Order: sequence, then structure tokens, then C-alpha cells
Amino acid sequence: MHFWAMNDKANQPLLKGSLSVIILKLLENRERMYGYEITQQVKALTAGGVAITEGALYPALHKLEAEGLLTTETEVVDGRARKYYSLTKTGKTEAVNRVDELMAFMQNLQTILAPAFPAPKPAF
Amino acid sequence: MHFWAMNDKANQPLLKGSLSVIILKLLENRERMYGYEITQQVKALTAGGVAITEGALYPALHKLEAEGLLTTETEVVDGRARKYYSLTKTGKTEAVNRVDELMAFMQNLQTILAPAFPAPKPAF
DNA sequence: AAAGTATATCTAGAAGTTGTAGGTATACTT
DNA sequence: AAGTATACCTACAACTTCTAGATATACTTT
Repeated sequence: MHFWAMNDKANQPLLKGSLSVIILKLLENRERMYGYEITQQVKALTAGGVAITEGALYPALHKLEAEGLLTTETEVVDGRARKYYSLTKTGKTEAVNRVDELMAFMQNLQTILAPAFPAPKPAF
Repeated sequence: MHFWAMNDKANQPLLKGSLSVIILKLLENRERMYGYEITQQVKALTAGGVAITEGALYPALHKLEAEGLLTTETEVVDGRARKYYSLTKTGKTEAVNRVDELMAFMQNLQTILAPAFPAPKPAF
């Protein structure tokens, strides 16, 4: 079996609402990715700090496709099927918009969460 | 009546999971706040960019209280009832932990969302 | 040869958070 | 008298994500 704790911190849940933006952003960089590749890419970019679960990823991909932001083409590579996703024209526009929105929100959040009182300098 | 569009951007939904952290952080700064005050404070800190809805706020406060992170005392001020919330000892610890976690997550998110290719310098 | 790991996709249902849309009530301003 | 600001509340809908399964191929280890 072999469970293994790894980081102990790796399992932080995603903030709900961020997954679709992550997907759109990665596809903005790469033109073409398949689901499993996305999970690996996120893990790599964040040094294991963020893990996308498959139970969230695949429904999210299907929804983005249904919304017309992604298109797919399936290929068989090394005997295994892969489903490649790419941004549609609308998807490209939406990618920019949603990334901007999320960045703006995070900016606000950081303002709120920033320490209120700077560490006082030692008195002398 | 008079609806009014204001910013057109004011209505951005919160990232689910961030509200309780915002509450804990504000109470870390101020010792004692009531619900309505929290909504106004967030609005002020973010220049209207983030709006906390009461339908989300009050249930969140009640939950944090039920979890033992907050305590309340009710007072009547200017003829109106106010319910002040403060951090418990456990609440203070949790505030630090959750803020740290959220900041770490945002750091990761920013890594993912950062532009992949720096704007190329003009060729000459 | 068997078992486990990595690759690759999928779904059903539970859990959880937030928004919508109401409700109540007092004080003040128009 | 009506509207606005202050102040609290709840029920329900909407949505996203996680858990926990399932399936299948290829490769490595035992």
C-alpha cells in the first residue's frame, strides 16, 4: 500500500472558483494540453503545493467545453487515449478577462490580509 | 428606486473559502466588531472592489461562533441592537493559521497566473 | 507471473460556501 | 410619507470541489 504524508501541506483545498481560471491560463500558455498533463503542470509549478483532483478537473473541463471556451481532439499516444483541449476564440478572450478579475480580487484580498500594524522597531 | 451601476465591477463573487479568513483577520486587528461594521470595513479597505453580502456574512459568523472561534456580546447603541464578535483564544490561533494558508495559496496561484512570456523587447 | 506504479479518462453523490431574495426593526432625512 | 442608512436574520438555490469509486494500458519490481 504505502500511504505517504509527503508535504503534510499538499492537500490544501482549492479556493472555489479558481480552477477554471487556472485551466484557461495554462491553455493560454501552451495552446494544447490534456487533463492529466494539467494536473502535473500545476503540481510542478507550485512545487507540490497545489494539487488538482481529477474529480474536480474533468467536470470543469467538460463545463468549459460546453460553454464554448474549449475544443477537444482525441488522440492515441503510446496505446493510451488522450483528449487534448485548446482555447476557442471566445476562450482566449475569457482567459484574459478571468485572469485579470482573479488577480484584481487577490490584490484586494492581500490588502485585507496584510498585517495591520508593522512590527514596531525596537525602541532604541 | 434608483439602481446604480457604480463600478460595474463591484459585484465580483468572492472566492469561496475566503470569507471566514477575512472575518478572522479583521477581528485580529480590531478586537471587537459587529456584522454590519465588517461589511463596511471590507468595502472601505478595497475601495468598493469587494462587497460582502449579508446572506453570506451572518451564517459565516454563526458558524465561526459554533466552532468556538468567536464569542459575542450584544449591546444596544442608538436604539439599535448590535452583536459584537471577538476572537476566542482558539480563534486567535486559527486566525494566524488560516491567514498564512490563504497567503501561501495565493502565492501559488500568482505563480500559475503570472504571464508566461515576458513582453519581448523590441528587436533593436 | 503477480503486484504495484504511472499514465489517462470518467462519473455519482456528498459537502461546503456564497448569493439571491426575501423578512423585521429603528433612526434620520427629505 | 417615503426613502435611506443602520442592524440583524433565514430559507433556498446555485455552484464548485472533494471523495470515492470505476475502467484500461504500459512499464517496473518482486
